[in-house]
Amino acid sequence: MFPLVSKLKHFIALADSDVQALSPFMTARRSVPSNTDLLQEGQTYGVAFIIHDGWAVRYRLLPDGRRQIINFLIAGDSFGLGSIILNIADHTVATITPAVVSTVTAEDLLTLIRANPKLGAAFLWSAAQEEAILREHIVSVGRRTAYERVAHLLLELMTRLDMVGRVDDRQYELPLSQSLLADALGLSVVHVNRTLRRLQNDRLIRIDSRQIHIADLEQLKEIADFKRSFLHVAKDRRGSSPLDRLGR
Amino acid sequence: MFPLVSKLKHFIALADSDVQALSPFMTARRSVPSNTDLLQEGQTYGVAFIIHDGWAVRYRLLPDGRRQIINFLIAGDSFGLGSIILNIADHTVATITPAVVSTVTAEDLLTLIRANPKLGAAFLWSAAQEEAILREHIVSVGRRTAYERVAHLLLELMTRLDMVGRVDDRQYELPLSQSLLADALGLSVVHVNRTLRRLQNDRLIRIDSRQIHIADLEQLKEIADFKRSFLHVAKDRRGSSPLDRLGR
DNA sequence: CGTGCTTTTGACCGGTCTCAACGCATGTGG
DNA sequence: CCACATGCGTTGAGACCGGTCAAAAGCACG
Repeated sequence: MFPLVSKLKHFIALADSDVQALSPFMTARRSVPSNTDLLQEGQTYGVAFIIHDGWAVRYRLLPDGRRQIINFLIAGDSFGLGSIILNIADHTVATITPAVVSTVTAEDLLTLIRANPKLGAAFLWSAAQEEAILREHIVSVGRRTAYERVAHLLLELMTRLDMVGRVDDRQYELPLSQSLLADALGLSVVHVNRTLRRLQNDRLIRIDSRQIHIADLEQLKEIADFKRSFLHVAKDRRGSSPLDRLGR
Repeated sequence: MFPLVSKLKHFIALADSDVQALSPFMTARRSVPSNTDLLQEGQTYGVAFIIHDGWAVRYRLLPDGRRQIINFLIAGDSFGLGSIILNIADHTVATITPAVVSTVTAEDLLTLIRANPKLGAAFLWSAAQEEAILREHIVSVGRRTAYERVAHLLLELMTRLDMVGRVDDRQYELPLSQSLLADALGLSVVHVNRTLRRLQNDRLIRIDSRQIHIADLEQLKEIADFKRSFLHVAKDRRGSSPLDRLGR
C-alpha cells in the first residue's frame, strides 16, 4: 500500500473510492537525488508535494550559517500546502536521501477533496498531527535536556515510521547524520555524538549502520516523557469526531 | 472593529456580507478572569475559542514541573480547532490576563464557511500564519541566543498586535511576567531578567510599567534576524494566491 | 587510494542555570 | 493602619550542561 494511504487510514476510515481517487497522484512519481531542494525560502509555488519514499528536511538558515531543522519528512508526508496558501515559502525543504515524490496543484487538490470529503477530513487530521509535532518539538528544544531530546525524537520517528509500515520489532532505518540530528535538536554535533553514545551505554537503544533498535522502550518513553497520544494515531480510537461528518 | 475581523482583513479582502456573517460570534461574549484554563490537556472539546480581548498562553508541562509555552494568544486569535479535529487536547490553554472570549461549535463553523467561502480562505490563511509562528519559534529556541530570542519575540508580538491595532508608535502593552517570557523562550527567569536589562542598556528597547517601546527597530530586527514576511501579512501583497478562488 | 564527509574523543571554555538573598509593590485580614 | 504574606523584579556567586576547537580514525566513493 502507498505510504500516504497507509498514513491517512490511521486517521479515518477510507472507502475504496477514496483510495481510487488518490491513485492518480500516487502513480505520477518522480525520483529526485539526495540533497535536492524541493522548496526554497523566498520562492513562490503553486504545488504541494507528496513524499512516497526517502527522507527530507524542512529547515531555516540564520544569516551566519546556523541552521535549524523544523522537522523531518518521511514517506507518506506531504508539504507545500502552506506555501500554496501563503504564496511564498518562508523556509526550505530538501531531500536528504534519494527520494520519490509527486506534486499536486492546488486546483487538483481542491477538486479531489470536493469529490471525496473523507479525504479532506483525513488531510485535516494529518495537518493537525503535523502541528502537534511542531508543538512537541518546541517543548523538546525549549525544556528538555539533550538526553531527553534525543530519546523523544527517536520515539517520535519510530511512531511515524510505524504508521507507514517501516518499523519492524522496534527497529527502523534512520538515515540521519549526527549533524542533521544536531540541527534538529538545537545541539552541537559533538554533543549529539556523546548523547547517542550514552543512550547506547545505558542499553536503551542500539545503533548499527543506520539501523536503530529501541532496546528498552518503556524506560525510553519514561525519560522522554513521550506520549504517543500527541501524534493522535486513531488506531485505537473509539469515539467519533465532529469532523467525521465531513466525510459523510 | 473586532480584532478578529481586523486580523482576517490582513489576509484577504472581506465583503461586508462576510463581516456580517461573523458578527453573531463576535457578540456572544464571555468574560473570564486571569489564570483560567480554557482548554486542558487530556480533555475532549467540541468547540473552538475566539479571543476578543486579553492574553492567553498555550503550554505543556513536563512531569517534573518544567513548563514550555508554545505560543501566546492575543486579541483576534482563535484556537481549539485542532482539538475539534483531534478530539483530545494535547496541551493546555489558559488566560494570563482577564479576557473576553466566545466559543464556536464545529457545526456553526462549518456552516459559516460553507456560506462564506472567503471566510474559509481567511481562516486557512490565519492557520498558516500560526504554523509559521510555531516554526519560527522552533528556530528561536533551537538556534538563537537569549539576546536574539528575546528580541525576536518582542518584534513578533509587535507585528501581531499591530494587526489588531494595539500598537502605537512602536509601543505596546506587554502584560507578561519575566517568568512567562522565560517559559516561552526556554530560558530561566534570571537570565531573561539580565537579557531584558541588557537590551535596555543597549538602548534597543524601553520598558516602563508593562509598556514596551521599541527604541531602535532596525538594529533589533538585525539582531533577531526578524523577517516580517514570515508572518505573511498581506497588506502589501499584489499577486493573487490560488486559494483566492476559494473565496470566489 | 585520495578526498571528503562522518564519527569519535579530549581539553577547555562560556552561556545559561541554580541557589540565595533582597527590595518593592500589592493585597488581606485583624 | 499595621503585620504579614505573596508575587515579581533584581543582583551576586558559583556550578554545569553543552559549546568550541582540534585532531584522528573510519568509511564511502570516484
